[in-house]
Amino acid sequence: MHEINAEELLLKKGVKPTPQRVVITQYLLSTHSHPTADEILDEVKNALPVSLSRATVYNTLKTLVEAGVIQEVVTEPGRSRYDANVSDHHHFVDTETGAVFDIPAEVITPVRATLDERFKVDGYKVVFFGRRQD
Amino acid sequence: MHEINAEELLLKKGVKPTPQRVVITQYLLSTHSHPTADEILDEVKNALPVSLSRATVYNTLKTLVEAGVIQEVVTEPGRSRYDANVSDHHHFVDTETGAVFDIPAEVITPVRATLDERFKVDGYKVVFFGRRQD
DNA sequence: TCTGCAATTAGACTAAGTCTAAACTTGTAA
DNA sequence: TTACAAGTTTAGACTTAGTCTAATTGCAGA
Ligand SMILES: [Mn+2]
Ligand SMILES: [Mn+2]
Ligand SMILES: [Zn+2]
Ligand SMILES: [Zn+2]
Repeated sequence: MHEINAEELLLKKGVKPTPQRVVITQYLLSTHSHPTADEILDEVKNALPVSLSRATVYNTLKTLVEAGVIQEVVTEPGRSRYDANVSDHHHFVDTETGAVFDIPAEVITPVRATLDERFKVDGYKVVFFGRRQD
Repeated sequence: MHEINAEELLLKKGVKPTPQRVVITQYLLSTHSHPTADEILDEVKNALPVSLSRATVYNTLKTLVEAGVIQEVVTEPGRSRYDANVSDHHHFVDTETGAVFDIPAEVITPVRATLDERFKVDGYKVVFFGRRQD
């Protein structure tokens, strides 16, 4: 089992690994829950030694997205979620709980679209919705 | 060419056709631009005889979504867009301008997913992203 | 050690959306 | 025709997610 090191990851992506950036990255690497900025602030502030302001959480998330360390995921109106899984994947949203699950690109059929030639498609995202049992 | 009547549509869907609801519905039927609540308020307030408050715009949009007259579309963080096209369709987002275009379900290949049996899928939405030329 | 820039901070601010309590509208019954 | 009830609209207060600002802190290089 290979353990991912947040600090090494930041260095590899060209982001200076400050303590705040490291703990936010560690937290995102440790969970599959697609947390919101507010959930990240609560978790990291309460569990870790470094002080952390709201502005730093938002600054850091923007920096990490721009560097390709994490991605922003929008599954519901009103707030963004963040995801350290930057592999090619899609999402399943439980419509009762709002929980978000990863769906690897390999387990779905590729989407082919016959569009007007003026549409230059760079990519696509699929969001499945339904219930996840248990 | 068949012209859709907002008032008849509301009656058919069981929504009392008040003047405010009618003009909002008319505006949404008249555009393909997937406007935000604020854009709807600006358009309808300036161009139409009836007075209109922000609360009514939000109340009406919620009522129309619940009745199946329109749908809410989330393509970007921070705000919802509204769509009188309730046929089965997906969206293309121009990543430069933010413009949203309809993609009928028939022009894409159906998405088949091989998922853990605990996922009970009710449906899915595809968002394409790229540039739309001209 | 000094210096300068990047990063962090608290809190003011903005924007999208919700809530509340009062006023208005409409239908129905006395 | 008036009275009432239920549903709708309203202005504006409020909440929440996110941004901005100006001051402070941390740190790498000279
Ligand atoms: Mn994951
Ligand atoms: Mn359309
Ligand atoms: Zn994910
Ligand atoms: Zn649409």
